[in-house]
Formats: sequence, C-alpha cells, structure tokens
Amino acid sequence: MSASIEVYNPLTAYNSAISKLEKNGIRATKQRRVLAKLIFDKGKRHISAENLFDEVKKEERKISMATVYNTLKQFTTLGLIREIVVDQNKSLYCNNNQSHYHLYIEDEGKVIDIPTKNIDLDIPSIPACLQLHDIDVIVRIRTLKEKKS
Amino acid sequence: MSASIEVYNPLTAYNSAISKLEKNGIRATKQRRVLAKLIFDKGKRHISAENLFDEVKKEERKISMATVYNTLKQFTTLGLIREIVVDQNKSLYCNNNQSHYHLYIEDEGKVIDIPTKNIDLDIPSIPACLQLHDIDVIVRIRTLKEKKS
DNA sequence: TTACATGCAAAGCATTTGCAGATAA
DNA sequence: TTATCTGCAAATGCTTTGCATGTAA
Repeated sequence: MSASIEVYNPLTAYNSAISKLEKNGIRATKQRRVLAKLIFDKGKRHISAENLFDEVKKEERKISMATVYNTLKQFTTLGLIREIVVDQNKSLYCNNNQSHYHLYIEDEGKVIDIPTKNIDLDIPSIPACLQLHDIDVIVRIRTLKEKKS
Repeated sequence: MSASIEVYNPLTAYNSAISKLEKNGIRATKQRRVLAKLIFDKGKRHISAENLFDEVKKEERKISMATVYNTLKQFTTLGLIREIVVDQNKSLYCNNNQSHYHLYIEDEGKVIDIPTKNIDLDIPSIPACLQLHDIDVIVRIRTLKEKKS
C-alpha cells in the first residue's frame, strides 16, 4: 500500500507535532504553535534558526531568538525535526521525518533530500552496548564556477 | 595488487604532506612541519584543533592557536586531511586520506573509521554544472546508559 | 630583500544561559 | 496558584582576522 515516494501532509505533520508535545508534557504555547506552523506548513524543507526567526517577524507575533533556538532544540529532541550540521556555523533543521539523506550545495547553503533507497549502508556490526542514534549522510556538492579554465 | 584493507604509513604520509605543501608554493615552515609531524606521525586518528594545540604544548615549540587553526584549514584545502563536523562546536580532522566514513560515538566524542566498501551510494543524477566535492557519512551512535530501565 | 608566516589579542558569530516577568492549566 | 515558558541581554566557545613582528628563500 505504501505510497511509492514520500508524501508530505502539512496538516498531519503539524497536528502530530502538537500532540507529541502534549504527550511529552510540553505545553503547546502560542510560540510553539506558531513555530510548528511555520516549520510544518510549507511542505518538506530545510530551515535555519535565523530563517525561522525572519519568518516569524513577517507574521503576527514576535518570538525571541532564544525561544526559536530552544524550541528547535526541543523539537529535535522529540524527533519532530532533524538537525543537519552542514558546517560549523550552519545548522539546518529538516521537517521531514522520513528516512532520507542530504545533498548539500555548498555555495548556496542549500540542501536537497535524497531518498534512502538510493543509499545502501552496510554498517559493520555495532557492539551490543551501543545504540544506533542516527545516520547522517551529507553529499557535498560545489557548483563549477571559477573552475574549468 | 591493492592492499585489501587500508595501510597507513606515518613517514610516507608526513613526507607526501610536506611535498604537497611545496608543490603548492606553501613554505614548509617549522610550525607547519611540527604540526604535520603531530598529525601524521601517530597512525590514523581524528584530532581537534584544541587537541593538536595541547600536543604542541607538550613538545618543544610553542605554536599559537591561530596558527593551528590556519594550518588545519590549509591542510584541509590541500586535501591532506579531512574535516569532519560532528556537531556545532566540534570539528575533528582526520589524517586518513583514503575514502572512508565515520562512526561517531556521541557520548565520548570519539570517531571510528568505517571502510568505504561498507557503504554504497547511488546518488541521483547530479546536474552537469555541479561538482561532487565530498561525501560525509556520519553514523551517530550513543552508548546505552540510563536506558534499559 | 621581500613576500610570506606567525602570534597576539581583539573581533565575529551562532548558540546557550540566567533570571525576572509572563503565562497556561 | 504554581510550575513552566518567554524574552532580554549577557555569556560562551569555537573560529577567524588585523596587524605588527618575525622568518625563509
């Protein structure tokens, strides 16, 4: 039955985020709801804290940067979003829960999803005392510009 | 012919690093030689800037943090070492040039190599105007501690 | 001699934190 | 009411930079 490729339903994503908050005893405050709406309501995408902060400014409410960061962190801990560390000073958050990896266009700071089926990981046996937490695959790409001379 | 698994020769690694510097018109100054020795002389490993700085302090010469950072950056640009961004505040540098990926033990901040043969990437077609720069695969692992209750 | 390197301290920047005031249940 | 949140501004920590001094060729 499963849809062949990933289907993203903003409303479902938003609603399940909110209910997951509540299930974990975290209040669905106005700020968290606004942020969740912005994060989940625009289809699959990758956002930075700054990005999100800017989007909030364009909307009705004003939310402090600290709250944006704290909320992103909480959402990440709850597994609602995933953090992608593309480089030192750039964390992006991915609102797509389904298993996938990332194509990172370095010059543009842009990230594109790669469906998991295109990547085949045969990870060596992990000792029983360890627990797989996450697999980050970032394929780094550069645009050809000054090259090819 | 090729060796079945990776073989690392500290002396060769050091020497080829130095000659690559010279080939690129970068002087093999005392600081760079000291850093290269520390980086390549202890077998395959993953070092942070701070680590390296500490090791320098234990040795004869004193090298400033700025120089350590600048040198690591240069070495990375030249392809002598690889930077692994495991999280925001932790960049590690890997002295192993051969293609491989990383197992990151989050709680310990420790990185272990995974030979490439265990990972098979079938990357969706990359437009001709783009250039593959690097593929980072970080398998994130946590030790089981407070869990299993 | 002269371009390139180094070291220091100051600057930068994304992120985190402490704490007083605000808010949800 | 009371625990939890929020916002501000200050703090943090890694990394970078400007600039005067030092060094290799």
